[in-house]
Amino acid sequence: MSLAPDLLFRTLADPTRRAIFERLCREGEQTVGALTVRSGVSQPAVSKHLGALKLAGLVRDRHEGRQTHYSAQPGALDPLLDWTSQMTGFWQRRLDALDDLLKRMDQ
Amino acid sequence: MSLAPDLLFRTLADPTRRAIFERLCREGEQTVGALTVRSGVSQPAVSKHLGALKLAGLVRDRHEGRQTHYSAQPGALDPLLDWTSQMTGFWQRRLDALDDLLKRMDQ
DNA sequence: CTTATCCATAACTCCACGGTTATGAATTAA
DNA sequence: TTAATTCATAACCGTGGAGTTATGGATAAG
Repeated sequence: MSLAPDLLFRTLADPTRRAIFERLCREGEQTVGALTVRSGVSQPAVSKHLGALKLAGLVRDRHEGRQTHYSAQPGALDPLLDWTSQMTGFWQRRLDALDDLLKRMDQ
Repeated sequence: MSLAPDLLFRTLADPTRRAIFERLCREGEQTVGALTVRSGVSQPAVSKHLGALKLAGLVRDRHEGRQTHYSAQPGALDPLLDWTSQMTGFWQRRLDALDDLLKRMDQ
């Protein structure tokens, strides 16, 4: 099994952290200060969440003077898509097999 | 925002639980006893994971005598697909807008 | 009827982690 | 140079939750 989905699921499981990632996807690049406003948590908390998101490859950071700009990296979501379609794929394949079996028994 | 992704992410964040769900997708319906074997954890732990998966709508249970059969319900993954494509969608739309802007400035 | 099997629940322990405040490094403004 | 701003890190706390063992209810087997 691949390790990528694990880190992604763990990272996106926290609502606050996922909300930060959503904001970056919707509104584009943001500084830490901008993200802290209306995040509901303190600035250090936001910094830690951004660190976790970066570790999972979900965001990139760009330093400019004393502020750090973060932006979403939605390509990192690909393993999530892969995993999901694999799961539904397995299920579908089994369903098809059952369907096939029933047809054989029917005739 | 919808609440569905939150429960799904939280439920699938645990590796043991996700492995159980994966087995159900790959191999189809299983009893608790069968799932406990090679799960690496005790039977009560497996039961609790199955309860969490059921709460998230990811599995169904079927009682037959003294054993309970569980099966995957992959349709429950749909909100996950929706969320993911929304995120990449937002990002893509912003990229398109930027592209558009650049074209205007270019001419 | 008695015993064994299957599963769920209860009660408990432990720790990963999300939150906080405090602080300092780096940069900008006065 | 001094003061203010921005962010990251350290240190700490509290809690949710994943694991365990113990137990009991329900069903099947002897």
